[in-house]
Amino acid sequence: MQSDTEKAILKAAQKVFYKKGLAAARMQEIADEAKINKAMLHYYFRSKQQLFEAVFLQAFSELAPLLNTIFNSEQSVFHKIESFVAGYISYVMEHPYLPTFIIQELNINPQFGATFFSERVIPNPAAFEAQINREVEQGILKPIDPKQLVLDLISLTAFPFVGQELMRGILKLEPGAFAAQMESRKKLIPELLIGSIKAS
Amino acid sequence: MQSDTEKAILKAAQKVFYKKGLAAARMQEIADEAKINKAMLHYYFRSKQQLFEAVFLQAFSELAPLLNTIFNSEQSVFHKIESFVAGYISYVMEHPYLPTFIIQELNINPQFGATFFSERVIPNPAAFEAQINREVEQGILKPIDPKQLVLDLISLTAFPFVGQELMRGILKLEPGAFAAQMESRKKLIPELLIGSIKAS
DNA sequence: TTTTACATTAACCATTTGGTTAAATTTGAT
DNA sequence: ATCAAATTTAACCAAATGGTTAATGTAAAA
Repeated sequence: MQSDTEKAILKAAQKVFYKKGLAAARMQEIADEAKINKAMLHYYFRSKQQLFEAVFLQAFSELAPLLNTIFNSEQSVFHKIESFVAGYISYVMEHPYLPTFIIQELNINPQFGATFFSERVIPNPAAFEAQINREVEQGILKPIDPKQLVLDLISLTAFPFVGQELMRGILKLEPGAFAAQMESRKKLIPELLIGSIKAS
Repeated sequence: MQSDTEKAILKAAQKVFYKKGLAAARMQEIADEAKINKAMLHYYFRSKQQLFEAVFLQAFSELAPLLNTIFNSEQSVFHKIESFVAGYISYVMEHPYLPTFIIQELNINPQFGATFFSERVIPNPAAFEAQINREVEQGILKPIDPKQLVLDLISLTAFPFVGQELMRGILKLEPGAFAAQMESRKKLIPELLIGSIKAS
């Protein structure tokens, strides 16, 4: 069971790490945000690195259920695409720093990422790939590479958030207009993908 | 004209900033990488921030021509899609840290990004949007939102690199297999996009 | 050859940063 | 109420970090 202090620390650490990343985050800022003494951070989590890993693990735990919309459910492929896109966009609009944080820290420290993926149970694409192959044989889908479909799906859905600052700069979109575009994508992305893989 | 030392500094700074980002990069490491005294960094660039901005500007200058494949050229929309995808993937496979670096730093410091975009001439989507509308009227394209097409195009092409560590972890791809998938995408992405916007 | 401007170095500095410690306070069991 | 364990605080510390300075070297102009 977690004490209130521990929860407050995690919440504060999450806020600071999400916004600034591991390297730029300051223990003092996290302590201030949690309204506690800096020594408490070390009392509960020993080091900055361990506090960071707790936050990262929690962030990944929030992402996993979204991915499991694709990988662990009994829906048809078409339905999976629709519910993943809508679910992901809705969730991330409420938690805009989440995917960026995960991708960012994995990039800066690939070694940490490798250890992380090897030591934990993460969403497994095997069942989804089998499902694709099955639906191809059933004549529902054109013959496609399942991994490429997953890449397309996550790219179209996640990238606009991760690259938001760049895309807003290039497309000259205000934050409100950007949100509206993302709302439209809940329909556009499934149309695009389903149209391209549906057997004719 | 740039002195050799200045060039060596920029090259070293690029290497370190690309890999670690602004916050985690160390001036001493850049100096070592450039095989010069740390004081020289300040002699030529005054501060870490200014050195970083020089590197960022240079990085953006490398990205801009790729974007101009879409925004500033006389090709048809279909041709633009094909040449952007192929050009971007080829270039980024040789410079894997480039897009990640830009997106990362824009996210961590949106204020810097806002200033950057407002003060410089960046690729302008207006002409491309006009072209789309023209080809829609000519009956070449279905009616589409040009901004959504740009989002699709850049998402499908750039995200796999930016999210490489995450996607390799999820899809269980070794670096070699990942590169092969990206090579395939030079054909798959244009097929997907052109198929979805071509007037039937 | 002297001078002048630029380039380079080594040593140094103030501040920040993650982390520790020892004492004080609170909590809960006996 | 007493005692022991867990929690919290304030003060402190060593190392690292970005940045400065003063002296030295160097090349070309005068």
